[in-house]
Amino acid sequence: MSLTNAEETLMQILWKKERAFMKDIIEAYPEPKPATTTIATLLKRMQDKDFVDYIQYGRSREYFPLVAKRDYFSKHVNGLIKNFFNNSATQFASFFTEETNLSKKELEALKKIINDQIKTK
Amino acid sequence: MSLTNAEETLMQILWKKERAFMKDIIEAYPEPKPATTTIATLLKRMQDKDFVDYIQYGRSREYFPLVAKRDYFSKHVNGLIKNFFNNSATQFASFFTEETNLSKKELEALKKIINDQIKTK
DNA sequence: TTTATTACTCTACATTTGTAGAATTAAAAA
DNA sequence: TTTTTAATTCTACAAATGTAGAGTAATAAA
Repeated sequence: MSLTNAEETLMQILWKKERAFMKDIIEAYPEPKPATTTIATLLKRMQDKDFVDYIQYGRSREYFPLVAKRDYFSKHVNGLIKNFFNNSATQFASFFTEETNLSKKELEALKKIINDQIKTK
Repeated sequence: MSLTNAEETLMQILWKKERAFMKDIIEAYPEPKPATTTIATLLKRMQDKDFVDYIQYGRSREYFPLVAKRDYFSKHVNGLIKNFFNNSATQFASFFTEETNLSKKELEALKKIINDQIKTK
């Protein structure tokens, strides 16, 4: 199962903080801050989905992500590739470089990355 | 506004077919096929969102997408980049090449694309 | 022309999602 | 120790989403 928008927003906070108590989470939200019960509900749902767990410290909990951002994201991208480019990563890559308007500098950097990748094959 | 999952699935069909009558759409679905009223509802919602329009031919309609797959997808990717890589396309690209397990051949192809891109800058 | 078929609109309804109040509890502050 | 505050759970509820039946109209087939 996957995260809803509200859950994903919360997840971003957890990924950034690595672990956080309720108050840290609320603090991380911009105004208007959500009610703490709202966050509690989301956290519970995310626990049910096995995206989050916590350690009990005294009376409150330190929450942390069970899923690495990288992995979560990877599934995302692969889904996109599957859906929009009938599974061709190259097609996607080509689209990507054309579309995202990278600067010359960025393109050079990317080229370097690719070169390194090629060497490992 | 953006498409829901069910709508996006339908949209994929329209993108592929470019335009289609109700029966073509239903046909494109795998078993178990949705009820035609289900599709009608989705189409109407998509019209409200300005994602789809149609031409009336006699008593039925030929539907077509108002939004190019490319554009729709572009927003998607840019959203991902914004959300997961604090807006750094390079960071995303790097992640992408590492994660998607491209073959040497694909990497070479990608490198070529990038080279061409660089030349135009 | 009568009948069957198809597409469309309206309405409905269960589920999921976003959001939060009320009640409870425990810890922290006074 | 009494009071305040913060975190949690329960419950609720409106809006969005997925899905489709009933009714209607128009066309195609008989």
